Amino acid sequence: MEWVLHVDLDQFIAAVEIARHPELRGEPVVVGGAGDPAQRGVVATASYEARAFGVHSGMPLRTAQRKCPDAVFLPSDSPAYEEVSERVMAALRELPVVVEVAGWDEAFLGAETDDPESLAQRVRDIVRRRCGLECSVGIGDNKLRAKTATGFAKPGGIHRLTRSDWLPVMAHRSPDALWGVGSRTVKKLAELGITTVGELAEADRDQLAARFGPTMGPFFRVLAHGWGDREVTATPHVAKSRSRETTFQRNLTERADADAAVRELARRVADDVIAEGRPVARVAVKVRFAPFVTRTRSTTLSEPVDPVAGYRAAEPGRPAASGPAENVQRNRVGDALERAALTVLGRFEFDRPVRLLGVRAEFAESSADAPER
DNA sequence: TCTGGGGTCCTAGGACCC
DNA sequence: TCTGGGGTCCTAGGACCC
Repeated sequence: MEWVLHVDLDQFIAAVEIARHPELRGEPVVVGGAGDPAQRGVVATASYEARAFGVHSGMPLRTAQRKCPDAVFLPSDSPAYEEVSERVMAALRELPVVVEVAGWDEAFLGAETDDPESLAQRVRDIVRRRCGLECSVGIGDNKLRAKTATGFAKPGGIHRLTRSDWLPVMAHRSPDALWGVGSRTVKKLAELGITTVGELAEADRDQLAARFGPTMGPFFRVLAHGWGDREVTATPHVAKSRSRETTFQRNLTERADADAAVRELARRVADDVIAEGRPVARVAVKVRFAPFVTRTRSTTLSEPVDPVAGYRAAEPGRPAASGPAENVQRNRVGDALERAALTVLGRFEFDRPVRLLGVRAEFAESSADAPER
């Protein structure tokens, strides 16, 4: 029989840090930002020891320190996590399964088996043996149920959730137990008198469509039933956009400082775009004003800027070169993104201090994923 | 709770064209 | 001068996830 397994690494980022600093095992460890609770930043991951003090992801580092003054604070080191993540995915691919990467620390596995629990145990064993990490495994008859099951498996366990036990297990829970329903939607649902997954499953389609739109409304009801996609694909994910953003340690008040920051962000995005080797069609700028009001403006380029135009020699997987031609290319893309970003920035009114600036490049739709005509 | 950084998808209004 | 309805593109914002 066809099963979907969802693998989720336990306290992934903290676990990677503990693996390379073994003396931290058993200590409350908090990873995030620059690793300095006196600076602006939030918790990326807290070890279970730190969670016992009420520290959780997304919490400001300052708050985390107040709740757990003895915690060890470490900076977030994404290249290190990416590398470990790739080793985990490689280990999973050794098993007789289709592996769909769903983030740094999670993956869906598609498998034909009569004993999914044994397979899940093999998953846990191989991840521990190859990478020294613990993980939890959810088993389901589709992705939503497998993903939800993982929540019941944590930490370090295995749990199965299927059509037959979905409603008994889920019906009494708040709708934000569903993957794709957050606090905003919970509030709006409550206004309609819907406060549980069970009530959402029985809700009127038209009423949901009227409140949430023709796609999202009915989709929430489908979620509540645990219905969903069961297709697991190994096709690599193709990014639709690349962005860079910074929260300043101290809010900017000078327009010239904002210009300089946006220039730098645009250059960094340009480097990412060159590495991607695909044409950019739109450029967006994000501004977060004090206290926390976020605005985005964007522009469609008169013509997409293509990093590989005139560089037909570029082959997929070819290491980045650094000769004169590459510098010309770097400048050309960087200049174009910088110009567009500054123009967009110029459309904002700067009447309040700025705490964050961001630049995003959106890739042109490739012919492969353009809608059928 | 003075709230990071990197993404994705959906909605809705206005412009513009036929 | 006023009146349609439909389709598509552009832009801004909302919501959610890891």
